[in-house]
Amino acid sequence: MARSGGGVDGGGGGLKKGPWTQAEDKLLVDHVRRHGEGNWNAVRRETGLQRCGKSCRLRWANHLRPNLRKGPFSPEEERQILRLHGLIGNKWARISSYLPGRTDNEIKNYWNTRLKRRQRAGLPLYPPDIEREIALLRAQNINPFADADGNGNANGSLPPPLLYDASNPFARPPTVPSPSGSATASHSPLINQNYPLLNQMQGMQVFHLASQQSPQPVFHQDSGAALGGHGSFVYSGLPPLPTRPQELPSNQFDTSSSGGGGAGLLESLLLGDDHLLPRHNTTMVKVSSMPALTYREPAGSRLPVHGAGSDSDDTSHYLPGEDMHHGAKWNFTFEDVKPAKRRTPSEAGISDMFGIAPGSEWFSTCGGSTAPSPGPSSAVTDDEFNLDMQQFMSLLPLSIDGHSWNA
DNA sequence: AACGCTTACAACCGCAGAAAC
DNA sequence: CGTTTCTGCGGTTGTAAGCGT
Repeated sequence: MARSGGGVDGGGGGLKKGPWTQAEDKLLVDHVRRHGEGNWNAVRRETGLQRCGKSCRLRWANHLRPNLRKGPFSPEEERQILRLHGLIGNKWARISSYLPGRTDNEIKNYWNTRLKRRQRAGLPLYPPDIEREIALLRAQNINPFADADGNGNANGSLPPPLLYDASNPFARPPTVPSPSGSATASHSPLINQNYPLLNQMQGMQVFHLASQQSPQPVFHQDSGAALGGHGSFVYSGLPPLPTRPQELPSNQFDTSSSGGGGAGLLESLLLGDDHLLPRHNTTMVKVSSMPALTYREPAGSRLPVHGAGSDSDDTSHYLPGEDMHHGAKWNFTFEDVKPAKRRTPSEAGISDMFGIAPGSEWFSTCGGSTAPSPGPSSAVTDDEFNLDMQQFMSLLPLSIDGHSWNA
């Protein structure tokens, strides 16, 4: 909301701060219609919008771009967040790339609120079954198949396992030699502050790793279906943890529903019953300009009001138009940009999901919307990360053994 | 109704890396 | 090759709204 009352910033060269008005949104959307994403600093020059490029980008990414999914997180999404956060920590952009239509900011806010609440209550951050999942995967990531170079695959066609990635919260502890050039120094308490689950698991001897004994199967049997329906526990493979992605290009758009070439086995693995997990397509194509925005005013022609400082000025419509660049059509609407402030608590759904008794307050707030996203978010990662992460996510169970875990 | 607390959310900031010059 | 600009990310903050008392 408004941070400074929406006034003109004195120190920013006349740049405005605070909540965006409808007129500003319109200017920005119109600019993106014409020129596509990127070059955000040009927005100010070309539209007269008194906002810095950074602010424009943020506004677009978090509120104006198409296919944003607003509203409460579905139970599936919340579970995804938990899993992904347990795996990669506060990598909101990465996490959001696996929650189509969700922004990193949204997820970050969700997590921080939840974190604050649980910390205040002295509760652990993750449900135990999520912890077990992560523990198992982490244990598996001590890769018995790793070669001398520490790579989990011999052919070298795949990226090195994240086991040695500095960003990997589940990387091998420092006692295990890591390959040259890796950032073993990252295994520091400081780093682990970002990975609360990892901290919880420190010193946790979950599996008898030395003997490579298969761990207690904590995965639901159904998880095997994600591996092409073989219906067995997942423990033999080493699910590739995400590699560090490259910087995420801002102007990438999902242009097809296919996974793109090169997915091969991974794609086939993903074609199991894991359809419940919203995914991005693995092929993202950078475009130089945006498809046409087809602007629809919501019923009642009420544009969202962002904060108290919102104007009630220009509410003119964008007419549906042809893309001057690509001839594509692009539905665009302001509706649902502003969700209900309060989410209706729906602990039943999430409790079922985790097998947690109602009242265990894992999710104090969660909406009931499980409707599929209208489309992929523009937030993407590189293909490798996508593929690896999708494969990994596909290995995770969609259902968890019921148990009582009262927080 | 008023008040205080909590939650959800928008938006800003600083930093870092990539790209452009 | 150094500098500047652009972009993206994660952290943080301010505020409106919901809720309980």
